[in-house]
Amino acid sequence: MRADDVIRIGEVAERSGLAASALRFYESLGLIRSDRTSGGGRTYPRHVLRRVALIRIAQRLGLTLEEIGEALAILPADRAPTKAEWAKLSRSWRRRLDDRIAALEALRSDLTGCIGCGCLSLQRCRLYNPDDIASTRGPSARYLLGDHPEELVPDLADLGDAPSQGRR
Amino acid sequence: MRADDVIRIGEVAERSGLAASALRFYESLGLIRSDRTSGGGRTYPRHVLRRVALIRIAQRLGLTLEEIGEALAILPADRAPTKAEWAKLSRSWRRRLDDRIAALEALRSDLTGCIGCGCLSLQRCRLYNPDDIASTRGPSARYLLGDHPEELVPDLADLGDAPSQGRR
DNA sequence: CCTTGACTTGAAGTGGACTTGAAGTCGTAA
DNA sequence: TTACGACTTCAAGTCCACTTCAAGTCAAGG
Repeated sequence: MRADDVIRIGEVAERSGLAASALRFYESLGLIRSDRTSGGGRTYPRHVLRRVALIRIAQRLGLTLEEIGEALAILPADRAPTKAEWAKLSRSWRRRLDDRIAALEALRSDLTGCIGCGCLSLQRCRLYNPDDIASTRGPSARYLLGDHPEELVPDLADLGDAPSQGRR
Repeated sequence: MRADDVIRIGEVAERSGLAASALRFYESLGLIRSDRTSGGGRTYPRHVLRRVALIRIAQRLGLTLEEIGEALAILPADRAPTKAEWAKLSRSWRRRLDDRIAALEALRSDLTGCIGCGCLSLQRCRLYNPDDIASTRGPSARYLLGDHPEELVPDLADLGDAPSQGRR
């Protein structure tokens, strides 16, 4: 292996756009691996850049670093993935992305409906979503900033300003 | 104002799906307001539920609570918004949502391309994105979990496993 | 030899969004 | 009267993804 097949943390940082501290942090989590120079400096095979890019993409999908670690575990750390490996990973990410986009599109359509219908107090939205959504979920549903698909946010509907007469 | 026009924190929590502690926290940030009973208990006008729903929606758009506070500042805390008020807010959120969806769709199309082209080492992706993206951004770009539009994530391209011969 | 720059480590700090805990208050019901 | 449940406050804790800091090491250049 030639020496210039290998890059140091500074170059990885520069080329990936991540801080060196972040790379060390990722390494501490096992997301990436390094070899060392005689002096203890980290060296990375060039393709760590791909792995880092995958991490960044996965973050945009809303995965936590822990989940990313699990996902990347199916990819070899030391060489380019096979077509099958990559296809498996990318398809599962693709599905995740589809879900996320669909969720946002649903939100957009709700929002658009509420702009369009001009229901100032949002009362008319009851038309779209007549059921009481409360009590269908527990408290303290911890959620991350990125939308999680399982996250249930009550719709605009049934938040009537009218005193709840149709109590059930 | 009749007593049953007003709800207590427990009911708001139950109906909104948020923990009471979260509601108190929001109040401490000025996102919602409460009146008090003689005994010091919080009471909310029923339409606080709408406001809380708006907060949740805004979070799904990726806004921080601080940004949400600014956005909600244009809405009256104590009554239903006028059509103009609501339209202004919802249109700006709609734009934000459009951006977010567009960003995710761009990501999806990149990902789809990379699944489709079968470029195991991702080398061929260079075709799509031939320029070196490194050095165009500084380090330590703090970003939040939700994708920020200004966030530049280097594409899969140019992360070649090939030693960088076309150096520039 | 000395400096410089790139790197090392481990520990502590940051920011956002809450939650948890401890100790106390209020109103009703037995 | 006492107990209970729903609430109060304030401080501290938690989680995630990092960053910052202090103190040290190493190789190359002048």
